Amino acid sequence: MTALNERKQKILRAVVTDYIQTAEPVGSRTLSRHYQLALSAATIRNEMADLEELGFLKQPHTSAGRIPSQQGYRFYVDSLMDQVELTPQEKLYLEKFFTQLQKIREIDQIVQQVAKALSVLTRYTSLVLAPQLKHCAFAQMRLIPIDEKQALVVLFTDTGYIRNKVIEMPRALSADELDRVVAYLNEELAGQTIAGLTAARLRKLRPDLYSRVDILHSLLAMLEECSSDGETRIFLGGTSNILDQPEFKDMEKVKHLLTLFEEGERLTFILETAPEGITIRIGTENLLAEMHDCSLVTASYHLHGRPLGTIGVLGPTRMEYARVTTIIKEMTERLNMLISML
Amino acid sequence: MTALNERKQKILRAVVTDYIQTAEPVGSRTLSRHYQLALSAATIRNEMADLEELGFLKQPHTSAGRIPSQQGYRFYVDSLMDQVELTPQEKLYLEKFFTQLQKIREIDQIVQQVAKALSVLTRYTSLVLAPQLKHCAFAQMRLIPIDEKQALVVLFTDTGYIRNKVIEMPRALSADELDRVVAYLNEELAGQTIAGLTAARLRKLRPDLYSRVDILHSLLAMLEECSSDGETRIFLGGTSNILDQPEFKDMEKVKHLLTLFEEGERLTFILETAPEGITIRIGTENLLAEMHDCSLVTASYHLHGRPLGTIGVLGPTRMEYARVTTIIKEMTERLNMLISML
DNA sequence: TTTAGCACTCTCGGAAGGCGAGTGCTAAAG
DNA sequence: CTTTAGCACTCGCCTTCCGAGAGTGCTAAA
Repeated sequence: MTALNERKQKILRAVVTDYIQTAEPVGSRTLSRHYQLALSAATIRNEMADLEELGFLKQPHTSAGRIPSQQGYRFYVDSLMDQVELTPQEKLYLEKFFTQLQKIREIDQIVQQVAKALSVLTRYTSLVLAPQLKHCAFAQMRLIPIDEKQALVVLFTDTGYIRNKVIEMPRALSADELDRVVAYLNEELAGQTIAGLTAARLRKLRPDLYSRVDILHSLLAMLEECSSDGETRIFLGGTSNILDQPEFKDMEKVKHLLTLFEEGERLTFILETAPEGITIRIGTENLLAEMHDCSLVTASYHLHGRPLGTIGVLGPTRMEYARVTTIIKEMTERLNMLISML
Repeated sequence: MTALNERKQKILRAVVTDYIQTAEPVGSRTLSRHYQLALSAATIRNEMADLEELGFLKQPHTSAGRIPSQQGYRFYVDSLMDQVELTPQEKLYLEKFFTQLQKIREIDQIVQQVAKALSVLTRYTSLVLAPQLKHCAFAQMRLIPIDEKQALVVLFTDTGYIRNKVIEMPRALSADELDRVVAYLNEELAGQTIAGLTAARLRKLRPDLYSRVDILHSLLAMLEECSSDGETRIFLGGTSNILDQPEFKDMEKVKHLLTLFEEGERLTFILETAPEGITIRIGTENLLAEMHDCSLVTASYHLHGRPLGTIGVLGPTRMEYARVTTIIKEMTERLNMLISML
């Protein structure tokens, strides 16, 4: 595409950097003074006019400074952004945080804490998708009779998730019978992903277990329920942080975002559709209209090389991309480590 | 205390009613026109001056209309407020809502849905405290060995709560031994509230179970952990609704509230300390400074006559108390019913 | 005791005008 | 040909300044 000569790139980088810090349109004067460009304001003005024509910058109104356009941010993120290091304070915070976290065994709680830490560190809003049951693989189930009519099914996944449901038992069954049914299912289903546990199962299982088909039905229904579980598996942190951003002094925008924050499914969708690894979505690159002047940085976390979920940071398009990226990278790395230790 | 004559009461009621609707200071003119007081503006003016002196009304500034003071709201709520009925739409909504809800078995999910419905109906923010483990009574526990070193403990409460935790087993124990320990604990602890399961236990149990004291330790530690479980057992609904209130056009206030909303423990505290039955806390009657210009209407919901948790609605002091109270009453009633059917 | 009339107060909204930051253009310098 | 200095111009923002409108308190009459 359009190749920017080195000088234009330097100027663009300076504009983006400055605007990210100040949130104010940046003028040629400011650039020539505060950045080592060795150019006069006039020259910079000309270059900026070019950059605007090329679509990397824009003016809020005539005779104001320039601010980066979406395309400008994109170029910055792709080509101009330097890597930053964690500050000593951030390192310290992370260190302490993960030390604390080791005590917690439940993945959902861990992930919730991660959301919080992420928002504290970045000072933006964080979104964290907990591991989804349906993407995990079936490991085994156990059945605990409660009384004549009900039993508790405990489901274990390969990722260490444990989930229980009460099911109704259509009729009293002996412990032996139950054990056999469960053992059979455990054998048949081991390794299958939860999402795959649907109608396809029924066909296979009927033939040789006719007498127990009713209890099987209950169990399969329960599994299917798990596979389509609409539970909110998303955690937010620092939602109030968006109010610190000058771009959200407009109540309407805030309202739209806050409303979005209450819609678990749509948020989940956003994080689910993020590809593996680190992704940065800027402005209208986000699918949801409410996020059209936001940017979202996401990364997936893994167990045994398989993606479990996603963590993300949401801020204005004028986001400190470099800093956020570094923090997210570090966070996923440590989270992966933590999870792999069970 | 100060007895208000009937006329003053009528006027106060009119002021509160009008201000609740319009959010604008109400003047003598408006009152004489829109309310059947059969009094001239001048007379009303005099009475309003009295009411102000008595502390029930206040003026935002000289020569503006009057608005209710906190004391004014308090008097209104205690003595002046008429009962309102649910609108047909509200009834319909509730009907549908609870029909849907019957399908859900897990109390936490139910309660989360209630929070949502409550915010939709009231158009304020809702807070709902889920049943707290520690207030429930121990019913029984089951232990499922996972491998040599770990076992899953499943805890049942009398309220139908089911909670599981993985514990480390200090050494391999035979199934028989485990069964006996668990059976023993089940007998000893049945009916005790989870909150009571602390150090007091240890004394009783040591003597006759010396050989298994290590596994006992693990189990007791696990129970104790449950009793002090800091998990977020609170659900919010309609947080973005506060932005619709003109009193929250000030970003600072909103920010304080949103930040508070992220602090589960403090919110939990607020709801925990609410007495049984319906309570209305106005302005500074709320313990948290962030809520000093909010009002909170709460009610507790029950199972078998025992309070399980609390539901609440948070809005500006200029809240539609009558409407909210009716909705909350109806909601708790139906929720009680739903829960009692398991 | 109630009411009409009146002068007074205070907020809010819009208009006017000055300030400052920044631009684009032109012409000179390198 | 590129860079730079100078300059006129534009435009948003802030302050100030009314005028309108709503509402009050007081006084005097019904």
